[in-house]
Amino acid sequence: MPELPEVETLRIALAESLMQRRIVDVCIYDSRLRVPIVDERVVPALLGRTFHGFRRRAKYLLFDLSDEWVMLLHLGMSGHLSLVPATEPRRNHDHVVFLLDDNRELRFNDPRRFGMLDVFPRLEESGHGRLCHLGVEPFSPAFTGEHMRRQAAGSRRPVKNFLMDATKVVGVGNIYANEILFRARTHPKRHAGRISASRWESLVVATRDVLHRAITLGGTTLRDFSDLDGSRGSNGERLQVYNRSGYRCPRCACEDIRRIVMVGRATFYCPRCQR
DNA sequence: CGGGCGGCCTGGAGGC
DNA sequence: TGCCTCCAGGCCGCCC
Repeated sequence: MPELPEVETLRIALAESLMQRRIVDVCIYDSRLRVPIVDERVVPALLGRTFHGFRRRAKYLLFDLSDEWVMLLHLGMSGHLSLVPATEPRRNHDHVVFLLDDNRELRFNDPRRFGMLDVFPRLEESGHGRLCHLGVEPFSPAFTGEHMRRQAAGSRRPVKNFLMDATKVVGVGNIYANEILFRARTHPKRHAGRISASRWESLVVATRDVLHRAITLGGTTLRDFSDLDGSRGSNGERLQVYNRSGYRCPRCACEDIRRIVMVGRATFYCPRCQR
């Protein structure tokens, strides 16, 4: 569930609470993730190190540590980060617990185990296997209608799949793809290669608007997502189409939101507004 | 070789 | 009320 706005919400909270904190202990209670945690690499790289910065690339969090080490974390579907007093009882599915020098703990909990956690020296970042194939960031100047039009040239893929393709633009998952297409009045099945330059411009603007608004609202909490302190994001209440099949379209108010399945994923749109 | 799709997972929801 | 099935979906790797 965490897409770009949820990961960015966590990044902001981490930067506000953990800057210059030192890791005094690391406990890996369960290394079974989509990519198993390599304890003997991760623990020595983290022990005693200090947090110097918190970055995000796509849906990955990058923790900059002292001595030019970087910790890479992906929340997968169900990954949670929480910052709690060390006395707080541990929970089921806590995978990694970082004890900090202020007697608090940063905990990574992931019931479905789709997440990943790794470390590497900063020098190796650009060549990192998980990061090197990623497309442009939605808030970078490189994300333009022209960029998307060129990427899509000749493609018959549905535009929704295209928006969710992290080699083209990163950070857009299923929830926000639906919202972006609604905002840009674009049918999810329209062929990417047949979208006009001006519509790509609209889609780029819609992508930035939808993601930016979600970040300012602390992300979308449908069931799982919560911030470092456990608080919920309020963007879920602002969703226009996602999970709203059968409800009236909030724009035209005369058609019901429809639900179809594309590449195995729930897709919501207004048949009147989105052509 | 672009791109569709299965597999990885568990908890919660809904049906009977 | 309890059990079963289905669904949620990011991402990688397989395969057409």
